[in-house]
Amino acid sequence: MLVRVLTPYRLKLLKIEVTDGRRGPRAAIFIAEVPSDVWTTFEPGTTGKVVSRAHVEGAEPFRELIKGRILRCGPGFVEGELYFDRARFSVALSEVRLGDFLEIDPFGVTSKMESALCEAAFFTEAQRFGFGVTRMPENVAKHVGTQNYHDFRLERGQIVYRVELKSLWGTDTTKARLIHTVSRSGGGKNSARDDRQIWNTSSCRFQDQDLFAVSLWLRTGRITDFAYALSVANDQHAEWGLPKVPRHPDHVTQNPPISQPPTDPWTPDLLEASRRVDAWRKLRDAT
DNA sequence: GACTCATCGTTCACTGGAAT
DNA sequence: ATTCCAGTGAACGATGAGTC
Repeated sequence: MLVRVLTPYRLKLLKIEVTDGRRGPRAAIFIAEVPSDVWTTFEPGTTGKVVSRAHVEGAEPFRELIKGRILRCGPGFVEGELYFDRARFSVALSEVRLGDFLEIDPFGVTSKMESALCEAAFFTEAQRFGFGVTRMPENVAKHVGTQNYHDFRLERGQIVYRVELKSLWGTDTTKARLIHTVSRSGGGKNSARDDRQIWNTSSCRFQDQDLFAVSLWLRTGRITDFAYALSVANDQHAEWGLPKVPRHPDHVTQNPPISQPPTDPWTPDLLEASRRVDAWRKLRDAT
């Protein structure tokens, strides 16, 4: 059962039909073969990611070429649409070939699995760079006073770095996804946040961590790739700071871009990131 | 004590309002 | 008209809070 839950279905693309508009393709319909190892059924509305045949054969890292959505189910095949947001559709479609595969997560385990793999990869990376690493507990046990608002604590000597681990934006992997759930005022177990004010936005607050670590897996296919940025506003530090949410000046914008390879304010190097924290603290304490 | 209901934090995939 | 992007709901398990 565990293997079945973890193994994605791969449906080979047998036919792609593109309808052209004035400025390139408008839409694309596909027919894909349902392989014999599929033991559940598909339903119109099921979505997945198209990956290259080379990836399935082990020659390329994971990369989402385009999204696919099943619209009709027949005996041994499914019919559906290939889609992306308009800005990326044309280029993405030109990369898809017959024989590529529509990959479907049959029981929806991907999100939590990805999160766990990223955490494990970050843990080993940080250890490799010589940090003491602690994965922080979930913020659930208020009665034992262990609430934290970051994911990892890195230590070198007496110096502590609080790290919040995040992912790329699934629908646009050129951008980070700095977001958390809003805590509502009153009632909830986290409503009395001691000296902290209650978050009233889904954007992350600068002061809750020292570093953001964004997993680049969704873009590079390598689980050990991260981009790091100081959790500091760009009016505090022009090169290393991140943009503020206009209406919430204590919070960081949710979708700052990250170039490939990462450049300021991002860095792919954890040691460089920790040096920036040191430098920023020195600068901040001097003023 | 048994029970019901609400909440957190993570992902993906989307909406809707604002800005350009 | 188009682009940008903050905000939302689904699932999960652990937990707090309230009711009977």
